[in-house]
Parts: sequence; structure tokens; C-alpha cells
Amino acid sequence: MAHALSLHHRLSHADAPTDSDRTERAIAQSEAVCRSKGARLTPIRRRVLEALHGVDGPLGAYDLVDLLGSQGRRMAPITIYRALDFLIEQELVHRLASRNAYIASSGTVAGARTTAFLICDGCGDVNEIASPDVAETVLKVLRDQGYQPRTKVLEITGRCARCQDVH
Amino acid sequence: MAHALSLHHRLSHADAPTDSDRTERAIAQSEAVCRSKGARLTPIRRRVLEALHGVDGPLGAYDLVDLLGSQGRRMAPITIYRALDFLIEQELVHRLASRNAYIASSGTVAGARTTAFLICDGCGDVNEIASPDVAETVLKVLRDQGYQPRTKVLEITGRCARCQDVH
DNA sequence: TTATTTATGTAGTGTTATAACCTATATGAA
DNA sequence: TTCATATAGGTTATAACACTACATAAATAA
Repeated sequence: MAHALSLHHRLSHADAPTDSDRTERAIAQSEAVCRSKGARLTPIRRRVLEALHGVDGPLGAYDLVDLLGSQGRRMAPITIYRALDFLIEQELVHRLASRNAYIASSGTVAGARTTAFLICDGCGDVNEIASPDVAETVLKVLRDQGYQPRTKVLEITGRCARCQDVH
Repeated sequence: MAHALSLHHRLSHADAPTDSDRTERAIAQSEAVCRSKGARLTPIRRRVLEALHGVDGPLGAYDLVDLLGSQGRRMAPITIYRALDFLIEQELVHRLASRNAYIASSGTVAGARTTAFLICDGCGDVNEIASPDVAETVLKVLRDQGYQPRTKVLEITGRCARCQDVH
């Protein structure tokens, strides 16, 4: 991938309890979601989800292979992909097609809302926003066309406020 | 790619003049656009663009390698990618990240409008729509966030009207 | 013409994703 | 519990997509 940012830059501080707390809460919530749907959040799937919650930004599938491999037995790429498929199915993770990367669904897993990701070309930051206006407008167009949407993810690339005017 | 549809299904009828007429007009318009910008629509780039206009739907980079290779000297993948980069730069072609595929910009090349692609999981059809409402709503959100957008392409996957209720 | 830039050729490699097949574990029914 | 079935994961290999690096050729500007 030739990462713009090294993994280390994106790893959360281990000594800042808030981050791991957030991860724990997200996992607990995910477990509840899976239980209610009869879906099995197995140890592998859970570890992948934890890894994605543990970093600030998206990770490639092979990033996950390396990251999880470094803290235990190395898993084959296909294993990671299978876990990702499951997590995407449960809408716990989004695939950022434009980046070939995966990111944990943030916060409100509440409804099947349309979310947009603002992906910065400069710093690589990914900003997940849930705009009811955009969601509604898009849904209206889809209704007009007779489309039944599956993906409700919009990926928009450009430059974030901090990275304006830079090359 | 293990194409859901064979190339032949997607090739336009050679004996239906309307299709090739459309392609010719699109190419003529593209030539004009390039001339006005001082960009060079070389024979290779032109052939790639023609190929994309000549089919009904997106093509992968290696589909283009095969398609163009079958009607002349085989070109290396990098050659196709370079041509695609140019065409995307000129906004004559869009990359569909979710499909690893490329599609010719349809019709109104007029302005840098936000376009949305409705990609059908069932039949693979790609429907390009230019909704001013969606465009405006998205731009408003981006302004609020201080984002300066580059990609103005929204990819939405789901099922088209014809493919509802199927599996 | 000559210098410079832009485009293409060639070979190799990096990166992302899946196929095919087998084994193990979990779940439900008898 | 025991067996049947379904689901998850292990292993190996390969497919599919994209680009690096460097050489050559063609177009453009000086």
C-alpha cells in the first residue's frame, strides 16, 4: 500500500484510557447487535473489529493481517477478508472502495442511515458524517429511479480544512 | 474479474448505427474539450475512450487490455492505466472505485457537476444520474465542514427497478 | 536545429482479493 | 446424548488490479 502514514501514527495511545474505553463500548454494543440478530461475533471477527476501532482511520486488509499477526498467530488474508465480509454484512464496518480500506462504523449504529465519508487527499483523514439532508435527498432520487439501495455510503474525496492550498 | 456478463453481451450492435453515432459524437465532443484545454487526445487515449463509449457499462482495465489487444497490437496494462489517468483527469471518464472499473462520462460534460452512479448488484447496470438536488445538498455539507471536494462522484449500490426481489 | 517536455514501450513487481478444498466447531433435531 | 447439518476457519495457490523504474520516441517550444 505504501502507506502515507505509518501504522504507529494512527495507533491510539495505549495509556489514554478514553480510547480503549471507546473501543470497549463499541465492541459491547456490537456484541449486543449481533446477539439480537443471531449473528456470531467470533473471536477472530471480534479481534478484527477491535483493531479497526483501535486506530484512528481506515486500515487495509493487509494492514490487519500485519497488525493482528504481530499480536499472535498470523492469519491468512482470506481469514481477514472473511471477517471483514461478516462485519460489513452486519454494518459494523464500512469498506472505503476508493481506498481499498476498511473503517469501523462510528457511533450511532442506530438506523440504516446514509453516511458520507469525507476522505482527505492530503492527510488521509476520514471524516464520517451523517447528514440527514443528504440522506433524504439521495433517497428521494433513488425512489424516483425505482432503485432499492444497499450501500448507503457516499465517499467524497478532496481536501479537509487543514489541508487546503497545499499542493 | 470473473465477469458477470461476458464482453459480448455488453458490446453494442455493430450494425445499429445509432450506437456508433453516439460514440462518434462523444469522441468529437471530447476532442473539442481537449483542444480547448491544450490536452492531447492521442491515438491510444482516443482508442480507450472509444472502447468505453462503445460498450454499455463499465470496463475493467484488463478488459480494455483484452478488448484493444484483440483489434491490434496488445498494449501493456500500464499503457491502459496511463490513458485512463489522462481521461479521468479530463473528466471524460469516471473510475468506479467500488467495482475497479471505468466508465465513460455520459452526455453533458458541461460543468463540474456532481454525478451519482447507481450500480445494480443484480444486472451490473450502471445508471449515471446528475441530480442538482443531491449535488447542492452535498456541496452545502462540504462547505460546512470546510472541505474542498475533488471527487464529485457518488457511487450507490443496490438493485435497479428490474432486479428487485431477486435473490 | 536543438533543448525540453510529454507520451509510450518494456520488464518486473507490488498490492488487493478470491478460489478450491479440507478440517473443526457450533447448533439444532431426534 | 448422538447424529446430521450448517457455519467458521485453516491451507495453499492463484486471480485480479495497479504501479515503479527506466529506456525510447514523438511532439512542442526555444
